[in-house]
Amino acid sequence: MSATILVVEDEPAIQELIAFNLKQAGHQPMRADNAEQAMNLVSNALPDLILLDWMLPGMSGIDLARRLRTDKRTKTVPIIMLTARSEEQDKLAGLDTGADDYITKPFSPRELNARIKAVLRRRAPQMTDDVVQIGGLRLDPGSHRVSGNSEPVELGPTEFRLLHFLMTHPERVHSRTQLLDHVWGDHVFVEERTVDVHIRRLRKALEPTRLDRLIQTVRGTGYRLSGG
Amino acid sequence: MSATILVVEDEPAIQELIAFNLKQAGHQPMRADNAEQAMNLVSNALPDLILLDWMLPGMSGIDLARRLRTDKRTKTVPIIMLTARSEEQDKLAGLDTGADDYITKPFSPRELNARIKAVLRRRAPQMTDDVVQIGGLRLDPGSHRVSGNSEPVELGPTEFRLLHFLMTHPERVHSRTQLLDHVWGDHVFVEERTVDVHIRRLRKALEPTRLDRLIQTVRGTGYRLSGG
DNA sequence: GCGAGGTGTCACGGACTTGTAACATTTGCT
DNA sequence: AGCAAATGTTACAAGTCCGTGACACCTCGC
Repeated sequence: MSATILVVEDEPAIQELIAFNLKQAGHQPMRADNAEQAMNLVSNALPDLILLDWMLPGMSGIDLARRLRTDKRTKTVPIIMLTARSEEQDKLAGLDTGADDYITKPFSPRELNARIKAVLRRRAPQMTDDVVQIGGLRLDPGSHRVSGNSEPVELGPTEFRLLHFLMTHPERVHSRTQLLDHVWGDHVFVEERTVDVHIRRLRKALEPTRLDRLIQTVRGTGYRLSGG
Repeated sequence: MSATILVVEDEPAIQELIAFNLKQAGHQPMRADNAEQAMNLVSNALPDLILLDWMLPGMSGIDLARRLRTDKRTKTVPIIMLTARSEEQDKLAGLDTGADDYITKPFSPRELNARIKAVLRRRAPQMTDDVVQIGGLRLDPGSHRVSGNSEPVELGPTEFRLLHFLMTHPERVHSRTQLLDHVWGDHVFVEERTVDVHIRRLRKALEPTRLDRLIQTVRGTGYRLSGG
């Protein structure tokens, strides 16, 4: 799993430390000293996750988090808050910001990595670059390749994302709405039945390998990918 | 677990915040700024749970809770009260209104989600997606699969919901009316005898596994699922 | 601008579900 | 045993859901 992670932290020493640790863990850190800088960076390129210091000069981390959560484009980016021990009370005092997790400074790199991993997996397991394999199907997010029973399978972008999501959440029924949320993105206005069409295209692409049977319809509920 | 949850809160910021967190947790929030609005919404469609602010302009949350608890149609809807710290004294009084739980503001989303989950588990176990197992029968809401003695069982949507409800409320007789309310949903008008037909279909589907005997008729009263 | 591939929407038809009525059977009571 | 009420069972028409092909639009790269 490799992700680009934005570190928003005004203390240079701590920023450096975190960035170093992130690099060690295989991630790609971006840095910002304050909220304004962070906003600029984010407007250029969405990171996969944001580490956000609670106390910042100028606009506070709390405010920044709120703003990120308001903007449609950034509202789904996972946020981990960094708080000092003395600020711990504020977790409760301050209104909740919608952060995905909190870490109390000082923290160990081990803890940081663990939480990052947990948040990434919770928020977007299909974001990781892990190769997924289920019942003869194999999808490699890194090389963007899919194969069924060792035969290559050609997929369009949407079918790829759809299959990726299903494979990272197998043995579970997903309603059309859920699929739209996770594969198409939050709050995209698309007809629910469009999902059917893409399921159809995915099945068609898998037909030559007979693996289309893995994608099952649960009438009245949605679709499920099952390894059996 | 996905539930529709009514948020009754006059402070727009807090309402927005809660609604956002609920959505993140996979629920479907409905919103009301005051008690009257809440009553209207409820009369149209029963939510699975109500988050109710203690202090509201006009009719207070306490009064609203009492009224909801008086009406037969709404008396079983779980209620969680939101109270400010200064109102902590009133907690006991709050329990008197029939609230299932209370949360002191400000609170973390984690805590809110935990309490919601706990209340739903207690009051409406069929809303959760926990696997249910009784006497050889096994139902998995997540993957939408049922098996009896390890053999797969095919069920239609209604039979699935019916079995799910029975399995989450076993060893208890349910009248046809109760089954209609919980399985079909309120505001649905259907002949009571329709329940018989679906019970029949359910039994038929379970016959191959000999587990149809778990569904017992209580003459003059209704049906019961018993672990054997 | 122009073709190629990708995407969203629609409409049609078939398959499955569902509520109801009608008939059969069981149960409890006198 | 005989009766009425309750429940079991079946058939069916209407409705709903889903698979599928067609098509228009969009966006690229040439």
